[in-house]
Amino acid sequence: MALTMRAAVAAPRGLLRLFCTNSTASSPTFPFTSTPPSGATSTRQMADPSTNLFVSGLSKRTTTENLRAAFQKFGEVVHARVVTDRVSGYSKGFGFVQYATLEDAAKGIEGMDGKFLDGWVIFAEYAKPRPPPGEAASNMTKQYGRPY
DNA sequence: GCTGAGCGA
Repeated sequence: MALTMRAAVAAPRGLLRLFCTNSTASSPTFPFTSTPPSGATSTRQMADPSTNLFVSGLSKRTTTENLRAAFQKFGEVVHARVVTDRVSGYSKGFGFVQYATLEDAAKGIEGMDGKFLDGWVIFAEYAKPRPPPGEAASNMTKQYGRPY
């Protein structure tokens, strides 16, 4: 039942795998039955391992405290932030959570991905690395993209 | 006060 609800709710990038569960072609009458080059059905759910977690599917009224409290139960959360709009001031519906270690981040994903928060199904995934400032590095030396 | 896919001050 849980897998059905994940497919119903908007999924980030792993949604495509749910629709492509059929391996061997059952209708050889189609000209598009060309055998795929790879054929591997694994190693697709894990992105680049990092302590930064991208949490999406958050409720509009979910705050940073709720996000941190929800992920802190699975590991030590170093930093948590719910992205809010600068103009309206309301949350955009997604946030970022950074764990102390990679294993805590993995446990956080396995523990909070596809779970309910504020009545909405949230999705935990590794966040993409942010571009460095390049110049003026004397202001903020630490960046959440590359903790190591 | 809020739209509901997507990546931040």
